[in-house]
Amino acid sequence: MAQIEDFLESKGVRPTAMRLLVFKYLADRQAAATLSDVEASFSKAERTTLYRTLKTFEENSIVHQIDDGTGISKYALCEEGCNCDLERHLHLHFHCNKCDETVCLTDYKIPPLNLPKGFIANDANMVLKGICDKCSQN
Amino acid sequence: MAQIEDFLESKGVRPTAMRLLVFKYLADRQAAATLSDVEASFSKAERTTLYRTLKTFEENSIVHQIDDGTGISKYALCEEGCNCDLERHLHLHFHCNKCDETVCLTDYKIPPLNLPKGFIANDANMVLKGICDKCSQN
DNA sequence: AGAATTAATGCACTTCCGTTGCATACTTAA
DNA sequence: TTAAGTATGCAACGGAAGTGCATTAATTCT
Ligand SMILES: [Mn+2]
Ligand SMILES: [Mn+2]
Ligand SMILES: [Zn+2]
Ligand SMILES: [Zn+2]
Repeated sequence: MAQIEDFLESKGVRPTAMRLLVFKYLADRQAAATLSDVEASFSKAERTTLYRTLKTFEENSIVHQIDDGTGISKYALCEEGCNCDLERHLHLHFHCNKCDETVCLTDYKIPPLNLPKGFIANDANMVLKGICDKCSQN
Repeated sequence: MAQIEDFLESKGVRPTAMRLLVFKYLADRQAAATLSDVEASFSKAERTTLYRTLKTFEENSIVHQIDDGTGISKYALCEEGCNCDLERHLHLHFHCNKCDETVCLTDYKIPPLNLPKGFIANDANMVLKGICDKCSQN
Protein backbone atom coordinates (compact mmCIF):
# COMPACT_ATOMS: atom_id res chain seq x y z
CA MET A 1 0.00 0.00 0.00
CA ALA A 2 2.92 2.28 0.67
CA GLN A 3 4.09 1.51 -2.83
CA ILE A 4 0.78 2.62 -4.26
CA GLU A 5 1.09 5.78 -2.23
CA ASP A 6 4.48 6.52 -3.73
CA PHE A 7 3.26 5.66 -7.18
CA LEU A 8 0.32 8.03 -7.04
CA GLU A 9 2.56 10.78 -5.76
CA SER A 10 5.00 10.14 -8.57
CA LYS A 11 2.12 10.76 -10.92
CA GLY A 12 1.24 14.00 -9.23
CA VAL A 13 -1.87 12.69 -7.53
CA ARG A 14 -2.41 13.09 -3.83
CA PRO A 15 -2.78 9.67 -2.29
CA THR A 16 -6.01 9.98 -0.37
CA ALA A 17 -7.56 6.97 1.33
CA MET A 18 -10.20 6.64 -1.35
CA ARG A 19 -7.71 6.88 -4.18
CA LEU A 20 -5.52 4.20 -2.68
CA LEU A 21 -8.48 1.88 -2.38
CA VAL A 22 -9.69 2.53 -5.91
CA PHE A 23 -6.21 2.00 -7.27
CA LYS A 24 -5.88 -1.27 -5.43
CA TYR A 25 -9.28 -2.33 -6.65
CA LEU A 26 -8.24 -1.74 -10.25
CA ALA A 27 -4.89 -3.41 -9.73
CA ASP A 28 -6.53 -6.54 -8.37
CA ARG A 29 -8.82 -6.85 -11.36
CA GLN A 30 -8.11 -8.44 -14.67
CA ALA A 31 -10.95 -6.79 -16.57
CA ALA A 32 -11.64 -3.12 -17.11
CA ALA A 33 -14.04 -1.53 -14.63
CA THR A 34 -17.01 0.74 -15.10
CA LEU A 35 -17.89 3.46 -12.66
CA SER A 36 -20.75 1.24 -11.54
CA ASP A 37 -18.34 -1.59 -10.89
CA VAL A 38 -16.26 0.61 -8.66
CA GLU A 39 -19.35 1.99 -7.03
CA ALA A 40 -20.61 -1.49 -6.24
CA SER A 41 -17.36 -2.34 -4.51
CA PHE A 42 -17.35 0.71 -2.30
CA SER A 43 -20.92 1.07 -1.21
CA LYS A 44 -19.93 3.61 1.38
CA ALA A 45 -18.34 5.99 -1.08
CA GLU A 46 -20.08 8.59 -3.17
CA ARG A 47 -20.60 8.08 -6.87
CA THR A 48 -19.18 11.49 -7.63
CA THR A 49 -16.04 10.96 -5.63
CA LEU A 50 -15.39 7.73 -7.44
CA TYR A 51 -16.19 9.39 -10.74
CA ARG A 52 -13.73 12.14 -10.04
CA THR A 53 -11.16 9.69 -8.81
CA LEU A 54 -11.27 7.89 -12.13
CA LYS A 55 -11.09 11.17 -14.01
CA THR A 56 -8.11 12.28 -11.97
CA PHE A 57 -6.41 8.97 -12.63
CA GLU A 58 -7.11 9.34 -16.30
CA GLU A 59 -5.79 12.88 -16.52
CA ASN A 60 -2.59 11.77 -14.86
CA SER A 61 -2.06 8.71 -17.02
CA ILE A 62 -2.73 6.26 -14.25
CA VAL A 63 -5.67 4.68 -16.00
CA HIS A 64 -6.94 4.85 -19.56
CA GLN A 65 -10.54 5.06 -20.54
CA ILE A 66 -11.85 2.33 -22.80
CA ASP A 67 -14.70 2.64 -25.22
CA ASP A 68 -15.66 -0.92 -26.01
CA GLY A 69 -18.87 -0.13 -27.84
CA THR A 70 -21.20 -0.97 -24.99
CA GLY A 71 -21.81 2.72 -24.46
CA ILE A 72 -20.38 2.60 -20.97
CA SER A 73 -16.90 3.90 -20.24
CA LYS A 74 -14.50 1.46 -18.70
CA TYR A 75 -11.19 2.05 -17.05
CA ALA A 76 -8.04 0.02 -16.68
CA LEU A 77 -4.63 0.72 -15.26
CA CYS A 78 -2.09 1.90 -17.77
CA GLU A 79 0.94 -0.17 -18.49
CA GLU A 80 4.06 0.74 -16.63
CA GLY A 81 5.71 3.69 -18.28
CA CYS A 82 2.76 4.22 -20.55
CA ASN A 83 2.12 7.55 -22.11
CA CYS A 84 -1.40 7.22 -23.35
CA ASP A 85 -0.99 10.10 -25.73
CA LEU A 86 1.39 8.34 -28.03
CA GLU A 87 -0.07 6.23 -30.75
CA ARG A 88 2.55 3.56 -30.39
CA HIS A 89 1.19 2.69 -27.00
CA LEU A 90 -2.28 1.99 -28.26
CA HIS A 91 -3.30 -1.59 -27.80
CA LEU A 92 -6.32 -3.69 -28.65
CA HIS A 93 -9.25 -4.26 -26.40
CA PHE A 94 -11.41 -7.32 -26.39
CA HIS A 95 -15.02 -7.33 -25.34
CA CYS A 96 -16.58 -10.67 -24.50
CA ASN A 97 -20.20 -11.02 -25.50
CA LYS A 98 -20.69 -13.83 -23.05
CA CYS A 99 -19.32 -12.54 -19.74
CA ASP A 100 -19.58 -8.93 -20.86
CA GLU A 101 -16.08 -8.16 -19.66
CA THR A 102 -13.53 -6.11 -21.49
CA VAL A 103 -9.81 -6.72 -21.21
CA CYS A 104 -6.69 -4.97 -22.42
CA LEU A 105 -4.57 -6.91 -24.87
CA THR A 106 -1.58 -4.79 -24.04
CA ASP A 107 0.82 -6.82 -26.14
CA TYR A 108 -1.35 -6.49 -29.23
CA LYS A 109 -0.90 -3.09 -30.79
CA ILE A 110 -3.19 -1.50 -33.31
CA PRO A 111 -1.58 -2.17 -36.69
CA PRO A 112 -0.46 0.89 -38.66
CA LEU A 113 -2.50 1.59 -41.76
CA ASN A 114 -2.28 3.56 -44.95
CA LEU A 115 -5.18 5.94 -45.17
CA PRO A 116 -6.65 7.73 -48.17
CA LYS A 117 -4.94 10.96 -49.18
CA GLY A 118 -5.61 13.82 -46.81
CA PHE A 119 -6.55 11.76 -43.78
CA ILE A 120 -4.16 12.19 -40.88
CA ALA A 121 -4.72 9.93 -37.89
CA ASN A 122 -3.25 10.65 -34.51
CA ASP A 123 -5.38 8.34 -32.44
CA ALA A 124 -7.19 5.08 -32.88
CA ASN A 125 -9.58 2.76 -31.15
CA MET A 126 -9.84 -0.90 -31.98
CA VAL A 127 -12.12 -3.30 -30.18
CA LEU A 128 -12.59 -6.94 -31.00
CA LYS A 129 -15.74 -8.67 -29.90
CA GLY A 130 -16.46 -12.30 -29.36
CA ILE A 131 -15.69 -14.93 -26.76
CA CYS A 132 -12.88 -14.40 -24.31
CA ASP A 133 -10.35 -16.97 -23.16
CA LYS A 134 -12.18 -17.70 -19.93
CA CYS A 135 -15.52 -18.20 -21.62
CA SER A 136 -14.21 -20.25 -24.53
CA GLN A 137 -12.73 -23.00 -22.39
CA ASN A 138 -16.02 -24.11 -20.87
CA MET B 1 -37.39 8.26 -55.73
CA ALA B 2 -39.14 5.32 -57.31
CA GLN B 3 -35.80 3.54 -57.21
CA ILE B 4 -35.52 4.14 -53.50
CA GLU B 5 -39.01 2.79 -53.09
CA ASP B 6 -38.07 -0.41 -54.89
CA PHE B 7 -34.86 -0.68 -52.95
CA LEU B 8 -36.57 -0.41 -49.58
CA GLU B 9 -39.10 -2.99 -50.62
CA SER B 10 -36.34 -5.32 -51.76
CA LYS B 11 -34.99 -5.06 -48.24
CA GLY B 12 -38.33 -5.90 -46.72
CA VAL B 13 -39.07 -2.39 -45.50
CA ARG B 14 -42.29 -0.69 -46.38
CA PRO B 15 -41.51 2.52 -48.21
CA THR B 16 -43.40 5.13 -46.25
CA ALA B 17 -43.02 8.80 -47.05
CA MET B 18 -40.84 9.38 -44.01
CA ARG B 19 -38.59 6.46 -44.79
CA LEU B 20 -38.06 7.60 -48.34
CA LEU B 21 -37.07 11.03 -47.15
CA VAL B 22 -34.70 9.72 -44.50
CA PHE B 23 -33.10 7.37 -46.98
CA LYS B 24 -32.60 10.16 -49.46
CA TYR B 25 -31.16 12.35 -46.74
CA LEU B 26 -28.60 9.69 -45.88
CA ALA B 27 -27.82 9.02 -49.52
CA ASP B 28 -27.12 12.69 -50.18
CA ARG B 29 -24.68 12.92 -47.28
CA GLN B 30 -21.06 12.02 -47.27
CA ALA B 31 -20.68 11.76 -43.50
CA ALA B 32 -22.49 9.51 -41.07
CA ALA B 33 -25.54 11.06 -39.41
CA THR B 34 -26.70 11.13 -35.83
CA LEU B 35 -30.33 10.97 -34.85
CA SER B 36 -30.05 14.65 -34.02
CA ASP B 37 -28.73 15.37 -37.48
CA VAL B 38 -31.73 13.69 -39.03
CA GLU B 39 -34.04 15.37 -36.58
CA ALA B 40 -32.63 18.77 -37.46
CA SER B 41 -33.32 18.15 -41.14
CA PHE B 42 -36.91 17.16 -40.62
CA SER B 43 -38.18 19.53 -38.03
CA LYS B 44 -41.73 18.46 -38.70
CA ALA B 45 -41.11 14.82 -37.93
CA GLU B 46 -41.11 13.21 -34.53
CA ARG B 47 -37.88 12.14 -32.88
CA THR B 48 -39.26 8.71 -32.16
CA THR B 49 -40.34 8.09 -35.70
CA LEU B 50 -36.92 9.01 -36.98
CA TYR B 51 -35.34 6.91 -34.26
CA ARG B 52 -37.40 3.92 -35.25
CA THR B 53 -36.78 4.56 -38.91
CA LEU B 54 -33.05 4.31 -38.34
CA LYS B 55 -33.51 1.18 -36.24
CA THR B 56 -35.63 -0.41 -38.93
CA PHE B 57 -33.03 0.45 -41.55
CA GLU B 58 -30.36 -1.04 -39.36
CA GLU B 59 -32.25 -4.26 -38.72
CA ASN B 60 -32.73 -4.70 -42.44
CA SER B 61 -29.13 -3.98 -43.40
CA ILE B 62 -29.92 -0.70 -45.07
CA VAL B 63 -27.72 1.30 -42.74
CA HIS B 64 -25.07 0.35 -40.24
CA GLN B 65 -24.62 1.93 -36.87
CA ILE B 66 -21.23 3.47 -36.19
CA ASP B 67 -19.66 3.87 -32.79
CA ASP B 68 -16.96 6.44 -33.32
CA GLY B 69 -16.18 7.02 -29.67
CA THR B 70 -18.08 10.28 -29.33
CA GLY B 71 -20.75 8.47 -27.37
CA ILE B 72 -23.38 9.27 -29.96
CA SER B 73 -24.51 6.65 -32.44
CA LYS B 74 -24.13 7.51 -36.07
CA TYR B 75 -25.63 5.88 -39.12
CA ALA B 76 -24.52 5.49 -42.70
CA LEU B 77 -25.88 3.63 -45.67
CA CYS B 78 -24.45 0.19 -46.18
CA GLU B 79 -22.45 -0.60 -49.24
CA GLU B 80 -24.32 -2.22 -52.05
CA GLY B 81 -24.68 -5.91 -51.39
CA CYS B 82 -23.35 -5.52 -47.88
CA ASN B 83 -24.12 -8.07 -45.28
CA CYS B 84 -23.15 -6.31 -42.11
CA ASP B 85 -22.99 -9.54 -40.18
CA LEU B 86 -19.93 -10.83 -41.97
CA GLU B 87 -16.59 -9.80 -40.63
CA ARG B 88 -15.10 -9.45 -44.07
CA HIS B 89 -17.34 -6.52 -44.75
CA LEU B 90 -16.15 -4.54 -41.78
CA HIS B 91 -14.42 -1.36 -42.78
CA LEU B 92 -12.67 1.44 -40.98
CA HIS B 93 -14.27 4.61 -39.80
CA PHE B 94 -12.56 7.93 -39.47
CA HIS B 95 -13.59 10.58 -37.01
CA CYS B 96 -12.33 14.10 -37.61
CA ASN B 97 -11.54 16.05 -34.48
CA LYS B 98 -11.84 19.31 -36.35
CA CYS B 99 -15.16 19.14 -38.17
CA ASP B 100 -16.46 16.40 -35.89
CA GLU B 101 -17.68 14.34 -38.81
CA THR B 102 -17.31 10.62 -39.18
CA VAL B 103 -16.96 8.92 -42.53
CA CYS B 104 -16.87 5.34 -43.73
CA LEU B 105 -13.64 4.22 -45.33
CA THR B 106 -15.40 1.41 -47.08
CA ASP B 107 -12.37 0.34 -49.08
CA TYR B 108 -10.24 0.03 -45.98
CA LYS B 109 -11.03 -3.18 -44.18
CA ILE B 110 -10.10 -4.00 -40.64
CA PRO B 111 -6.92 -6.06 -40.83
CA PRO B 112 -7.12 -9.63 -39.55
CA LEU B 113 -5.19 -10.26 -36.36
CA ASN B 114 -3.84 -13.14 -34.38
CA LEU B 115 -5.27 -13.05 -30.91
CA PRO B 116 -4.03 -14.70 -27.73
CA LYS B 117 -5.05 -18.30 -27.19
CA GLY B 118 -8.70 -18.71 -26.31
CA PHE B 119 -9.94 -15.42 -27.71
CA ILE B 120 -12.38 -15.84 -30.59
CA ALA B 121 -13.42 -12.66 -32.35
CA ASN B 122 -16.47 -12.47 -34.56
CA ASP B 123 -16.83 -8.74 -34.75
CA ALA B 124 -14.64 -5.70 -34.60
CA ASN B 125 -14.74 -1.94 -34.45
CA MET B 126 -11.91 0.23 -35.58
CA VAL B 127 -12.01 3.98 -35.57
CA LEU B 128 -9.19 6.29 -36.52
CA LYS B 129 -9.21 9.82 -35.22
CA GLY B 130 -7.49 12.89 -36.50
CA ILE B 131 -7.92 15.34 -39.34
CA CYS B 132 -10.03 14.41 -42.33
CA ASP B 133 -9.26 15.10 -45.97
CA LYS B 134 -11.50 18.14 -46.14
CA CYS B 135 -10.05 19.71 -43.04
CA SER B 136 -6.42 18.96 -43.84
CA GLN B 137 -6.39 20.86 -47.10
CA ASN B 138 -7.15 24.26 -45.59
C1' DA C 1 -66.39 -1.67 -50.92
C1' DG C 2 -66.32 -2.41 -46.01
C1' DA C 3 -64.61 -4.70 -41.94
C1' DA C 4 -60.77 -6.70 -39.71
C1' DT C 5 -55.94 -6.92 -39.15
C1' DT C 6 -51.48 -5.30 -39.13
C1' DA C 7 -47.99 -1.71 -39.32
C1' DA C 8 -46.41 3.10 -38.70
C1' DT C 9 -46.57 7.34 -36.31
C1' DG C 10 -47.04 10.80 -32.45
C1' DC C 11 -46.69 11.99 -27.78
C1' DA C 12 -45.42 11.35 -23.10
C1' DC C 13 -42.61 9.48 -20.10
C1' DT C 14 -38.65 6.79 -18.26
C1' DT C 15 -33.99 5.17 -17.55
C1' DC C 16 -29.19 5.33 -17.66
C1' DC C 17 -24.88 7.44 -17.59
C1' DG C 18 -22.11 11.30 -17.38
C1' DT C 19 -21.42 15.75 -15.56
C1' DT C 20 -21.65 20.12 -12.81
C1' DG C 21 -22.50 23.45 -8.74
C1' DC C 22 -21.92 24.35 -4.42
C1' DA C 23 -21.36 23.72 0.51
C1' DT C 24 -18.46 21.30 3.81
C1' DA C 25 -14.40 18.81 5.41
C1' DC C 26 -9.72 18.06 5.02
C1' DT C 27 -4.83 18.96 3.88
C1' DT C 28 -0.89 21.70 2.93
C1' DA C 29 1.85 25.85 3.01
C1' DA C 30 2.72 30.50 4.79
C1' DT D 1 -2.79 29.33 13.41
C1' DT D 2 -4.56 31.29 9.65
C1' DA D 3 -5.22 31.26 4.94
C1' DA D 4 -5.35 28.90 0.57
C1' DG D 5 -5.92 24.99 -1.97
C1' DT D 6 -7.84 20.40 -2.59
C1' DA D 7 -10.97 16.58 -1.91
C1' DT D 8 -15.43 14.95 -0.69
C1' DG D 9 -20.60 14.68 -0.19
C1' DC D 10 -25.00 15.78 -1.72
C1' DA D 11 -28.21 17.43 -5.02
C1' DA D 12 -29.48 18.46 -9.29
C1' DC D 13 -29.04 18.69 -14.41
C1' DG D 14 -28.51 17.10 -19.29
C1' DG D 15 -28.32 14.37 -23.32
C1' DA D 16 -29.26 10.35 -25.59
C1' DA D 17 -31.52 5.92 -25.89
C1' DG D 18 -35.46 3.43 -25.27
C1' DT D 19 -40.61 2.03 -23.97
C1' DG D 20 -45.87 2.17 -23.58
C1' DC D 21 -49.79 3.28 -25.43
C1' DA D 22 -53.25 5.67 -28.10
C1' DT D 23 -54.02 7.18 -32.83
C1' DT D 24 -53.67 7.02 -37.63
C1' DA D 25 -52.57 4.86 -41.97
C1' DA D 26 -52.00 1.03 -44.93
C1' DT D 27 -53.04 -4.09 -46.11
C1' DT D 28 -55.59 -8.01 -46.33
C1' DC D 29 -59.69 -10.61 -46.20
C1' DT D 30 -64.57 -11.39 -46.87
MN1 LIG E 1 -6.37 -1.04 -22.33
MN1 LIG F 1 -19.27 2.60 -42.26
ZN1 LIG G 1 -15.98 -13.84 -21.42
ZN1 LIG H 1 -12.86 17.22 -40.75
